[in-house]
This record gives sequence, structure tokens and C-alpha cells, in this order.
Amino acid sequence: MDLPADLQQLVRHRSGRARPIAELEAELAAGTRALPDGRVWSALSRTEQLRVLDGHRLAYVADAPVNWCPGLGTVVANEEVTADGRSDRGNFPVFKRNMRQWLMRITAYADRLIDDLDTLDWPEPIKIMQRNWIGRSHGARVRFPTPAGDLVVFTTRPDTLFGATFMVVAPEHPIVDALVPEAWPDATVAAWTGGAATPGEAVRAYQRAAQAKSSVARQEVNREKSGVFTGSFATNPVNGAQIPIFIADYVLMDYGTGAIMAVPAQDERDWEFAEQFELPIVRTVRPPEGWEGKAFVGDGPAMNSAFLDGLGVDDAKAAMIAWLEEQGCGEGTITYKLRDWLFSRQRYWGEPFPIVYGDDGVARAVPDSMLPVELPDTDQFSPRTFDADDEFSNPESPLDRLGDWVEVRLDLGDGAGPQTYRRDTNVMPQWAGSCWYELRYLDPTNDQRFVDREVERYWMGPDPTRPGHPGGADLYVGGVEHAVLHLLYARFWHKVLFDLGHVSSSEPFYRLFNQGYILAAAFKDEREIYVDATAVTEQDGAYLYEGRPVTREFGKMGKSLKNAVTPDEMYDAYGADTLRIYEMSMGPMDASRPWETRAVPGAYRLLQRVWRNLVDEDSGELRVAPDGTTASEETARVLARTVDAVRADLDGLRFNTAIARITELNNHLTGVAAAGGISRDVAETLVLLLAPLAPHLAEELWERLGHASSLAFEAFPVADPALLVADTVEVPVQVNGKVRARVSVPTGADAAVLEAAARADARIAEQLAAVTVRKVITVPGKLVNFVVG
RNA sequence: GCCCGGGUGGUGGAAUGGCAGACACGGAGGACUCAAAAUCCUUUGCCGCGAGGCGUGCGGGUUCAAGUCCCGCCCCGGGCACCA
Repeated sequence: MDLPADLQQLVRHRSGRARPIAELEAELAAGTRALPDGRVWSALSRTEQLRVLDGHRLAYVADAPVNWCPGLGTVVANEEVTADGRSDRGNFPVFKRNMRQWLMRITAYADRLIDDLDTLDWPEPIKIMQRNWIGRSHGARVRFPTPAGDLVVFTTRPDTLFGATFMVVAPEHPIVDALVPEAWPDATVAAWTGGAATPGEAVRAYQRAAQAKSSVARQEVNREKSGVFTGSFATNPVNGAQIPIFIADYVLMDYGTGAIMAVPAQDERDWEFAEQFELPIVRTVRPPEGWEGKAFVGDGPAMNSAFLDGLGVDDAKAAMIAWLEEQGCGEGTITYKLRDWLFSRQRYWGEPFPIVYGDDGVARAVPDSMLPVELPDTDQFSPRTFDADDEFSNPESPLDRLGDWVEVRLDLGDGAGPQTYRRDTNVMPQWAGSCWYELRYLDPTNDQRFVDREVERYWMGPDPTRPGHPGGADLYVGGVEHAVLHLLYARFWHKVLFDLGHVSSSEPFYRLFNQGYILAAAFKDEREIYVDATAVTEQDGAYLYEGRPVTREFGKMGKSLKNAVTPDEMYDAYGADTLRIYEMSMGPMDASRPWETRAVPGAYRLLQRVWRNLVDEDSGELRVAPDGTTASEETARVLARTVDAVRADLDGLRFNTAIARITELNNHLTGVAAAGGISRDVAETLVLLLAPLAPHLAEELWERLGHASSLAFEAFPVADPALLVADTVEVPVQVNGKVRARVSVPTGADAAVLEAAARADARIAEQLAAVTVRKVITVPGKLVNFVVG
């Protein structure tokens, strides 16, 4: 199958677009000249060329921090690690450690992933979540001279540089070792040392403690700030002040540069740290009059900042960036929170990497003709396990054990002829499949391409009638839990395919709707790990699992919380239509609620009532009114209003209110049926309205109404506009905002008519008799409000 | 902790800043029945005999008018990069 050109062969363009690696190689080679003696002169050495190429590869290998669990022999997810740093399964120690991993350079697409959100019909909160996740922030890089060389920080607030009274670097920062002197300098405050005799001891102890914490735990602002002084000072480039450098775990190595300038007066975390470590606080933005808070993060005039004084935050930022660039000690820059995508897994199930290694250890792509690389057959799915405390053991995935699969003799077509290679034994994450399944669904039996070009263009291509339409699936319904991971990965993947010309759409999902969750009780044991909900018993209001107490909460049904229940019982008892109607009528589709089946008879009753209104229960005969009978005006109006409302509700995916409108119509028709039967046109409209919601019942009734073909081919009903307009309308009359009467006025009555009608009402006249009317608010068709005093 | 969403009767929920509680579940009463189920009808936010008053998580605010807008809290759910 022609899956997109191999990952390893792709690089990003300067603009962030993907392109084949051959193009970049050619570009690099263009700086190459053949010398008369047959040698080749190149502007870049081959090593340099490779370094450039590697810096652009879309898929690349790098060291990345992971949770290594030797006792299980696998890397585990943060959620599988307990609060005390052990594995959920087996309770083995887990070590946070760097390992060689494949990554995808999604960061190269950061700008497009943000900017193209504007072309999508997605819920605004999801767009906000994606923007926050990518976390584009404009700021500056600033170099602070230190005894160990320049310490570079990224800040979004260069305007506050005069208020930087200390610096903090991540405990893992490579500069730390070089910063630590033999002994504490004279200016050291007792609180800074962590009680250690030398900076070296203090720093090493702190680094060990930080390593044991997860990154989520480290960002908890609530907990007490911790850190130690490195023993060195940096020079604040704007005023030459000597400011102490700390290490603290609230600064993360993988965001920005892993180091910050701390400005306590304008950052809450820095303020807290400053208070705890008795560090100076200098305000550089004047807080509003009467400000009693601590750090002030809002806008205001600069102060204590020499040439910035009086400028607003935005102007001060621009002025400071200009100054930094002029002085050569910093520059304006953009950073992203988004990190590259860790793409390799050491498990069995997953797509193997189409990569082999020669004796030289260089990664080579398997040629297209040999794709896809399929998983080998085995019954050994477990990885090798190690001594639980052997932190420096290395994972051996299930594929590593399959020697005759790993060792492979291939002719890669690179001129080297058949050679023996070792396959890469990583597999791709499950996301790899969820990133393009929607494309494969378009053309699942195609054995030449992952999707035929014309098929893709037809279903996913941009709509030329809508300017700026990026293409993509017309409607994608999924849970909000996919807001940042799946939906970002899939967009990235799709854009790569788009850049390479494999698809005509630049986005995978044009309209997104987030349905809510069906929640169910879930139970946690004392380690905060979920246990199988079906095995939990209740005793005197307490919950027990295998005899031990567990705590209850409600959460999304699924395997994470081990709390899934199926609708099978309801289906067996009531059938598919009732199940559908019930689920849709429970509430708006985007709301979450616990699975609770008490109200199911209501949905069942609605369908039975519809049936009985059209079919005689005893004889099974159709019981509509004789042909030629027409609906009463009242029925015609109720019907028109229902059709109008149901249409709008279905367009907006408001199935719950659509069902309520149909229920009202049917309740009305119950009276009509009892009084002689429902006319055929009304009966048919009712059935068509119900068809999308309860298709089986509707189809059956349609046939009984005498139709030989399916109602699936019928047009959805349209309301007669004339029947939607009423002659009169009832409006509430308020006195000081409280409803005191209702009056009936002709539709379209103006303010004067409305007010006159209101004053004519006996109760209103009585209420207004003894008071002065200060103001009359009339909203035609809506209400009258007399403001009295 | 950070980002996003939510909180309305006994219950699920409805309501472009303009009559809070549509529709349904549950409850109460009635009709039909020898009886029961089913069905149909009436009724049902709370307090009050009534007139009336009070009510949309809590506390403030804007407005003639706030469930809806603003500020500050509380609680619940989703996500936090190896669950997918």
C-alpha cells in the first residue's frame, strides 16, 4: 500500500511544511563544487550536512525523559505511577530517566496548528485548549553573565527586568555543576543553604529529591516552594546588580530555557519563593490604587525602571527588547509550550518502525516497496523484566526477543546490495492509527493507496463555495478528552500528508462536536489506584474491594477507571429505538451525567403512544381518519410549530428538545385520535419527524401507512410559514419587574397599543392607581414593564 | 497546581438579558376493571387557609429586568503529553 513516504525521509521546511529529505539534501549539495582533480569541495562538511539534516527530520531520535520501571520491564505512563513513585501494577519502583526515543517534530507545525484553528467550525473552548497547549508566547531571551558563562532565560515579561532580584534554574540544568563553588560565599543567607555545609552537598541533595517527583506534582503552586542557593551570582544586565542563582523544581527543564529570571513583584510563584527565602522584592509595575495583593500581574505604568518608567506593559516590553538587542544581551523571541511528540513504544502491539540499522549503527529507511513492515507472529508478548531496583537497566521490548525477525537480509536499493540489518524494535503509539483512520474509512478496500485521490477530494476536499474552507470531515463527534492530544496529533499528521500532496484537505475535521460523558461510579483503593467497579460491594454505606475499603467517585466510563457498563440489558428489555430515544432525551448531547435508567419507561411510553395513535392495538389495523379528512386548524398549527422547532433542533444537534417537541405533538394527537382519528397527512409528517430518532418504528409505521419504499428517501418535513404566525400574542405585564398580569394583543402591536392594553387590565390599573409611573418599558411581542416609585 | 466545562424542583433536564421549571421520570387523586396490570384524565418548585411571599451552588455588582453579563468564592467533571 502506498502509505505516505516513509517518516524518516521527511524533513520540515523553514516555513514548517514537510517535504522529502532528498530536496534538502540537494539544497545542501548545491553548495558543493567539483574540483579539477576529481575531489569534491563542499561548503559544509558531510558531518555538518548530516547535522543540518538531523535538525530538520520530522522523525528523529533523541534523549527524552520517561518513567522507567525495571520490575515491569517497560516504560509507564504518568497515570500508571502512584504518588510515591511506584508502578500501579506490581508496585515496583519507577525511575524518571532519559532514554533514546523516536520523536516527531510537531513543534515545527506549531504556528500552523494555532493559526489554522481560525478556519475550523469547532467549539471555542476546544480551540482555546489547543492554543493554550501549544502555548505560543512572545517574549525575549536574555543573557545574564555568571561565573560559569552566560545563563540564558526566556521571559514573557522583559519589561520587568529591573525587578529581577534572583534567578532560578531547573535542578537538571546543565549549567548547575559549573555554578557550584567550593564553599558558601559571604553573602549567603541561612535559609538558602538547605542546612548543607557546602553548596555542592545542598545542590546534590536537592537534585535527588526533585528527580523523584513527577512534573505534575512539581507544578502544584499550592505546595510550599522549595529550592537551594547554588552559591553563585549572576549580573542583571540592565543595572549590573549581583543576584543570587537558585535551583528549584518549580522551574521545568523542558519549557523555555530551563532557567528564569525571578521577578517577585510581578509573578506569584516568584513572590512566594522570595518571601520564603528572604529575597528582595522590587515593584516595576505600579499596581492600582488600594492594591493589597502581593504580586501584581496586570497592566500598569512601569516604575523603578529607568528608561521604561511610565510606559504601559506592552510599550515597555517593546522598548526593553529594542534595548536588549542594541546592547547585544538579548533579543525578542517566541517560545512554545508544545513539545515534540514522543513516538516510540517498547511494547508488542503497534506498528513497527520501518527502520533498519547496518553494522555502522546508522538508521536506514526500509524502501517503499517493502512497506508496510508487519508485526511478527509470536505468543511472547511480555517484555523482559529486571531487578526492580536496577535503575540503569535498559528495556528489551517483546520484538527484541524475536531474533529471526530482528536480523534481516535486505537489498535496500542503495547500491550496497543485499546486506544483513537489524530492525528497529520500537513500535508506534496507538495515536499513529487514530491520526488517519478517517482517511482509510473513505476507501477501506483499496490495496494501491491508503485512499484514492479522487475519493479523498470528494469527501474531504475544501468546499469551493465557502471561502477559506480547509476541507476535512463534515462532522466529527467525539469526547472533549481528545481536545489536545488526539485532535492535535491528527491535525499535525494530516498537515504532513497535505504538504506532501497526498490529500487535498489541510485539516482533518472541519466541524467538531464534543458529546458529554456517560459517567459511572468508580472506586479507588488506598494507593489512589482504580479497582474493578463490578467487584466492589457496598456495606453500611461504605464500599469494599477484596475486603478493603475503597472510595467512590463518578467518572467517564472506560478502562482507565475500570467502571464500564453496557446498555445491553436495556436493549434486550426495550429495543434499540427506546435505547436511542432515551439516550438522546436524557439531556443535551454535550453534557455529562451518570448512567441512570429510571426514566427509561418514559421513552418507551412515547413510542407506544405514537404506535397506538396510528395503529389499532386489538386489530393491528391502521386507524387514521378516512381519506379526504383534513386536520383542524389547531392541529395544523401545532404540527407546523413542531416541524419548525424539530428542524432547528436537529440542525443544532439538540436531540433532547426535538424529542420533547415531538412528545408535545403526540400528546396533542392523542386527543385527536380519540376524537375520530388523525388525518393521513398529519400521521405521515409525525412519522417522518420521528424517523431519524426512532428509525425502526418509523419505518414500520411508514409501511403500514401504505408505502412500498423506505422513508429514508423522503424529504424531511417543512413547516408552512403561514401557520407559524399567530393572530394574537399574550404578553406579560410587569410592575417593577414582577409579573402582575398577562394581556392578549394583536401580533405586531406597537409600544403604544401594548401599553394601552396593559393599562386597561383591571389588576394593573389597580396597581398603578396610587403610585407614580416613572418609566414604561415596552418590548413589542415580549412584555410591558411599569417602573413605579 | 495549570487549562477547559458545569452547578436550575424529589430526579434527568427546558429557557436569543424579557412570564424560571418546556418535556419526561417519580409522587398524589380520579376514570376504566370483580380485581390487578396496562391505558386515559387531573394535579404536582417551596412556604402560606388566603392575599401574598421566597426561589436557578455561595457572597457582591451592573440593569427597568439576571439562570443568562461582571467581580470574588465553594463544589463537581474532563485534560495535563506512554490509557487511547
